[in-house]
Amino acid sequence: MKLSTRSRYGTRLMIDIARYSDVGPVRIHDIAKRQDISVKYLEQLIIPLKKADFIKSMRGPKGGHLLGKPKEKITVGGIVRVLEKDTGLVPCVETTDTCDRSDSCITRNLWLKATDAVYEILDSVTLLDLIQDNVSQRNDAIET
Amino acid sequence: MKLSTRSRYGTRLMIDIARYSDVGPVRIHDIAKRQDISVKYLEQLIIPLKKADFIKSMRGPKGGHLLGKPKEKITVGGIVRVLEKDTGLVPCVETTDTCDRSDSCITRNLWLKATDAVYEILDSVTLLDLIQDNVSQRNDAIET
DNA sequence: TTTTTACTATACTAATTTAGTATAGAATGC
DNA sequence: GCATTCTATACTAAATTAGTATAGTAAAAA
Repeated sequence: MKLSTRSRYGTRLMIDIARYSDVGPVRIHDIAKRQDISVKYLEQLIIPLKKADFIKSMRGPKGGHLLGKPKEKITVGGIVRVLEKDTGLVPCVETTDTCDRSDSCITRNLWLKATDAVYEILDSVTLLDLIQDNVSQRNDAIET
Repeated sequence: MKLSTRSRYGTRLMIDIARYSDVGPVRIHDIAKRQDISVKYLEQLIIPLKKADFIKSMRGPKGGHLLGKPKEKITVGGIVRVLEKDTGLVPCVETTDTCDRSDSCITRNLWLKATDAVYEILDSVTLLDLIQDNVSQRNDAIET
């Protein structure tokens, strides 16, 4: 039940922009070097993140990428939902038409709950939390 | 972040045995027909489930498969952990040596919490719960 | 003790998915 | 107008998943 590298690299990409965009647009080239991810692969991740308004880009010299909204409004759950192909633990979380057996229906509710539990955690953490490194505090708060 | 068919078919396999083994060993052939999964694929899933003592088998005529322990002692979380290759959402949940970047470390704690949340749900549901179809009740109890 | 039934073990293969690359193009600012 | 930087589309190789084939081994019943 692994997350794809898209979600993991994408989160690092967003953290990098959040960190370095205060002084101006961040170039893909620099992100690639810092995060050790190929420029081409990053470009591929940026497209859907722009469509979701998580990133704003500027072309030309001095161009680069900025956050599309404030750090505290972008959650990891949001990033994962944009980049992950299968956002649920099972296909029938998204579409009901894959499930035509009664036995699957017994377990469907369970897979759904487990999927929800993941996003309950991921939606509670913003880019601001991550760059301030106060994730553990927030998660402790959730558990109680 | 999809679960493999191993986990999903495996859960259905276990439910099937739990349901039909009261009168005696359940034959793979019959499970395959009821669950619409190939005999050969089921055989492959049974091997690790036997090693984990979730299944007990008897050869020869009148042979077949039984539960290795009581219905209420076998959880979906247990089944998934046995059958899933990647039991965590990210590689660095299981082994720490994949993570050599500081940025991954920032997020690692988060992926870990999300993984835990999944198993908190899955470990709380037993085969008995599933065949009695009282999953929703139990999960409601967890949420409060 | 032979036959039949049913599980066991290993190896292989095809399809899909993932991760990553290449090529060509379009906009912007100096 | 030219260097810079992002944008778009298409392609490819590696890994994984899902499933199949072949050749056994054990055990119970007749």
